Amino acid sequence: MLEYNKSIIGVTDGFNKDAAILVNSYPKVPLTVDCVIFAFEDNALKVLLIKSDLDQYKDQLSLLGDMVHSNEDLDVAANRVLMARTGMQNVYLEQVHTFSKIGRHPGGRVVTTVYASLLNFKHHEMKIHENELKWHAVNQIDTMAFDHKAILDYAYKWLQKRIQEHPLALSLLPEKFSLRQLQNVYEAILNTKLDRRNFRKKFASMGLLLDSNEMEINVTHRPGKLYTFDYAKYELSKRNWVGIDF
Amino acid sequence: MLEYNKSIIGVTDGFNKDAAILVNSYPKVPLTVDCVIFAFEDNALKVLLIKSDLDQYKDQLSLLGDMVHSNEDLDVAANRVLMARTGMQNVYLEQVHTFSKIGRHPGGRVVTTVYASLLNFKHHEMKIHENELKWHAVNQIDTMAFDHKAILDYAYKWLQKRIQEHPLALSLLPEKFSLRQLQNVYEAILNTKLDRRNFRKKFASMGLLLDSNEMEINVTHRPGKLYTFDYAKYELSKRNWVGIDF
DNA sequence: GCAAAAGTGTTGTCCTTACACCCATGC
DNA sequence: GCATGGGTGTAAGGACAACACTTTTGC
Repeated sequence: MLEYNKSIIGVTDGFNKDAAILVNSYPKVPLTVDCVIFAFEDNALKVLLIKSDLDQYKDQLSLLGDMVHSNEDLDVAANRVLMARTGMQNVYLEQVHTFSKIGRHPGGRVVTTVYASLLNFKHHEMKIHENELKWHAVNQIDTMAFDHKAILDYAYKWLQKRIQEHPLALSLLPEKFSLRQLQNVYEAILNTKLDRRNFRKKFASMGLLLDSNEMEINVTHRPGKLYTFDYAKYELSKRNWVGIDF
Repeated sequence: MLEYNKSIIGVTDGFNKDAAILVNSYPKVPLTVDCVIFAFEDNALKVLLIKSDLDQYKDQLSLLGDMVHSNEDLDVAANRVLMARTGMQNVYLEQVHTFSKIGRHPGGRVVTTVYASLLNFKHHEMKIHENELKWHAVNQIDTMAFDHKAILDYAYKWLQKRIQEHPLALSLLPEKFSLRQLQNVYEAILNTKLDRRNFRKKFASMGLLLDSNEMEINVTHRPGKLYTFDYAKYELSKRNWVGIDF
């Protein structure tokens, strides 16, 4: 029975009374998670925001967040927020940073752990239009409630870096995508123009794109090939990089 | 007066009663910080560990951590732990990740934010030998108390990545160092051998090393030049990197 | 046939890698 | 004088950047 509990609670040693007394002496703090939910639409990087429900921040934009429940893992809480707002599960989600500045919340001390999530806009049917839940172009947001603008800036920089090291961009696209769409994602996120031929060569040389044998349809120009990303091969080939560069 | 408070608490809008009522309804959780304090000695990467003070983990090694105080920023708490254990201030310190798995602590729910710290072994005189506070070679640690081995592994991988993108290695060395020392740091952390000539060329071409016009002394071989790192130039030249690579 | 984007190669430059010999010091 | 690591250059190969024309589709 003890063994059973151990595996349930995820630690190799069970509950301990002395430890509990110690932990009970610690100050306790309200925790939240905030999700920076990115998507890609109309060749622009968008983020899902809501109007703050605090009078103080009336009409100001806010990230999607919620309290962390009493016995809830932060990853679980972030997934719960995502599910509640988008109805989607199994979405790319990664912890970014924990913000704890005293005074960051007008209701007193609140520590928040921020997650970034990337999802495919087309897969997503917004559940409810409560509190004006809407997509906003990331680079057109000026002020937000709480410290959320600073958090968004942090998450955006995080994304710019991550997208160059990991195939995150694919999470923003449908399963089948054209090279143009892929390049548009990179250009939008990195806020730069890339050479089309070099971009295509780069991805071709990686050998991680699978030709789906389908083409774009209903486009007003020569249709491009659609590809899928070879996640299996990517997982196998993750390299152990050594290259000092700063 | 309100303006004064705003700047003190670090948010652009002051305390708010409705918000406080909301925050009071949130569950509260004990928070800790754990510091993974790295140093470099005898050509090996070391980490500062203590014997756990919980009976349950008697004789097992533990990271240096402490509760987070009621109105304390996490960064401040991490610096406090560092100061308490090493007597050092203004040491390189960076937040790595927040761990929250239910059951990670035998005393009940505890969320911990992990910081990595790099310090120069030679600058450091250990304050007290309480609870067998000691340096341990990172790659010779097998089991630890709590989930601390998993945390250490995470922090070590973080370090291996960061050291290639930022001049962190310099934080592990004295102000004046030889190229051999610098290479030893990289080799130890990346667990690899590097070509000496290419390594030196690489750093020479960065133009971030300043010749101190001093040489090694008391070495049993031809003494090498000692350099300092040009932090000012580095800060100016931080590049905006675009290079997709995964 | 025109607009709009797809598709495709080559060249020069730069960065990375591999590799071997002499030099200065302590003992 | 010998052991130990310091200091240095070159050549080949690979990656990246710059650049223009033809093709396919919708209208």
